[in-house]
Amino acid sequence: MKKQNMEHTRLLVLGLLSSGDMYGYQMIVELERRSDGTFAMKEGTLYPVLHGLEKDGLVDAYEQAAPTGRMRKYYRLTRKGKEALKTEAQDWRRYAAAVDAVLGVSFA
Amino acid sequence: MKKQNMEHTRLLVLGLLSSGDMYGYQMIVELERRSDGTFAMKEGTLYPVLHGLEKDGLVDAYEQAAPTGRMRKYYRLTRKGKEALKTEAQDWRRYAAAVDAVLGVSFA
DNA sequence: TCCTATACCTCGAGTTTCTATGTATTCAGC
DNA sequence: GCTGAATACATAGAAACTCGAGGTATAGGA
Repeated sequence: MKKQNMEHTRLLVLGLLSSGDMYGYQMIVELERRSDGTFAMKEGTLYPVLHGLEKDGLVDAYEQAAPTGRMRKYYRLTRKGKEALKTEAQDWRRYAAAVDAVLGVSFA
Repeated sequence: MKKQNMEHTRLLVLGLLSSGDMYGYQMIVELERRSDGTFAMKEGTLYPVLHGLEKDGLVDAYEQAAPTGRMRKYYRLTRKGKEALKTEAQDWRRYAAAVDAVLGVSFA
């Protein structure tokens, strides 16, 4: 059983939140939808990452009741989080371009 | 000190070898060159990966003397390795496209 | 002679992700 | 009313990966 490569978790979470506040479970569903089934993030991966982002001040959280009455914990990008997203997205593009360069992908 | 993301090591090594046999040290130098300085793979990363690829039958190795007389251990893609490269390169493209989709990158 | 580059390698630490598990609520179907 | 699936949060331990540090050795230039 090979490990799934999900190492850009922080970037992905920040990217999701840049389109609006979300709660954990929603991120997992939304991530799978936007990636067309490629990303299936596990809860055991997401929640520790969210708590880490919160501790680092890149997101903050607030509780809000769902229409059903259930409590949801929404996460929101802070200004610091927006800056981090910008930086990490650039890093990602550089990384992806470098992999393509090594693989000899031609864009001509 | 943040860890550098180097998790697609196997793919990168297979990609390098698809352009010709190489020895370990050469791969590190070549990887840095092709990626324009983005990838600085450490020896502590590369050698265990090479040995793993060999164990899995994706590469095989042979010794050959350099013009200086020093011994070098060259690695060569096996047929199985070429197939693995094809698969992993596809996985990579799918992965990269999925990240871009989540980040909302537009190619229009 | 000494330092840098070349060339191979391993071990232990640190980080990340997964699996497994736990708790609790809501809703659809029976 | 009961049951199972989906929703929603969370943590602990295992597994995987990479890095830093160290070891060995040769070649070449200052």
